[in-house]
Amino acid sequence: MPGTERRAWEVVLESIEADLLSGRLSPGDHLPAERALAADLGVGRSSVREALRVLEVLGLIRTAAGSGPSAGAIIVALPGGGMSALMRLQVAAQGFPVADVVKTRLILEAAVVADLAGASARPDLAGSAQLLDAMDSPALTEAEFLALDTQFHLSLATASGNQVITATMAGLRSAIEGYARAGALGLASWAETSARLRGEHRAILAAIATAEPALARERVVAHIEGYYAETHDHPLHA
Amino acid sequence: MPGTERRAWEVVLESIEADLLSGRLSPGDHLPAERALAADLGVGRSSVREALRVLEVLGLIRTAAGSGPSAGAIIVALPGGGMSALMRLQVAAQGFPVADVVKTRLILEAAVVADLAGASARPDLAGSAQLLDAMDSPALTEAEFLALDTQFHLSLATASGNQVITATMAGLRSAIEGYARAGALGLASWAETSARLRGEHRAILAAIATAEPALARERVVAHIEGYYAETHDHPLHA
DNA sequence: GCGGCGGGTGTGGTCTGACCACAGTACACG
DNA sequence: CGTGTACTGTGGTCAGACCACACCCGCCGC
Repeated sequence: MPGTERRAWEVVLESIEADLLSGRLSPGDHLPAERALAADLGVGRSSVREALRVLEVLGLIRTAAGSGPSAGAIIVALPGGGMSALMRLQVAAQGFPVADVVKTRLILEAAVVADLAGASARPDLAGSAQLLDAMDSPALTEAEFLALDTQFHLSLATASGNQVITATMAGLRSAIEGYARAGALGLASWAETSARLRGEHRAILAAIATAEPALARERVVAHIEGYYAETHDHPLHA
Repeated sequence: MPGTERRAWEVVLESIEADLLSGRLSPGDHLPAERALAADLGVGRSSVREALRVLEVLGLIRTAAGSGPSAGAIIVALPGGGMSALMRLQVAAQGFPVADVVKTRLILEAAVVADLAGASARPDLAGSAQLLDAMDSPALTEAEFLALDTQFHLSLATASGNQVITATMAGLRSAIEGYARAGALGLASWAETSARLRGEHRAILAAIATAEPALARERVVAHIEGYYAETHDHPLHA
């Protein structure tokens, strides 16, 4: 049977995936100890560790040394970290062009705000509004402002309640974090630009609050495309 | 300095990421041998292997034993596999609800077809059309049909030229592959459903070919929402 | 001189065993 | 009854060994 030759760590990974799919493992559960897992599966401990390392980076488990209920490898399923690592490294390795990352973010965020504005129930945007208040402080450095900016955009995704979009947006954002920082340094006037960004943020939130999906979408598109054009000196779309 | 306590494998990962960002490593390049890397960074070989395993699953490198130019760890930056693994496992671990995966796919694919239909240059859809021809064969099993279906939808993303969307769509698709298979088994009439799917695929491609973005988007939404409703017995949107 | 073949060499893949730091736990001692 | 200490089991790491593999080079036979 060709293709059966799996490497030892793949066997471990598949075993754990099968346990997840079958319900033998659920979020909050402990994985068996590394040594026990190795013995059960008939592989070496180092192979088990390679599989666990993958699961950890992917955000599926959290490991802790020591003893007691909080020690060991625990299923957590927090996708944000894994998505960020994946996208950050893919951008670094030139597998993901920055323009594609921005375009994807544009599509998702436009859909998110349109969805929020069009929702039958008014979404809870208190957290987003608080972030905007914090961004009004004149004492903020550029880095602090950008960090709050990231949190604001992410809070919109969170408000949509879509786990996949939230994680993906987090990944996209962290992938281009370095470029956003570098771009901010080359701006003619940071004070001017940041003031404009503040206003655009408020306008986006306002369009959501007044339930105007098309307007919210339009403002998000202008917001992201505008900032991209300003920091890259060439348009986003070919 | 708190937070400096990095685990050995993280040191390796950060070192490689830094090399990528600085341009010391580029796609196609070979990484140093595991033993050399371990010696350079002052860590054990097992720690190096854990980091390389992560990079491999994330789709950044390809490893091969033996000797010669094709052996060793090579930077490849193929995001599809990593995205698939991440999303598949997150769904398995219940971090990603299936409905969120489908919603995200809907958003991205709708944007893709609208973009293709609205592009100034007619996109190349020969590959997509060929897949539809192949799907017309009456000898196909359900699994074979679904496999071609996956390829068709993925070919649309590929035609858009956006690497991030292509990889994300591949991941989303593989994450719900199991559910699509299970859903197909519960259908009242597979022959009837597959015939409808064939027609909808043709209609989507036609709307792109005639440059009607709104129509293409509408048809994609109906296509995906329809199949979801048929296989899940409840609507996609709350 | 030429061609093939066989070992040399370096690669990843795996296992074993050992040690460490850590945290909770149980037990002995005051 | 309280307290503290040794014990136990966890992940984290390293060192060393062996294997299979694939290339490459040089030897040997023709």
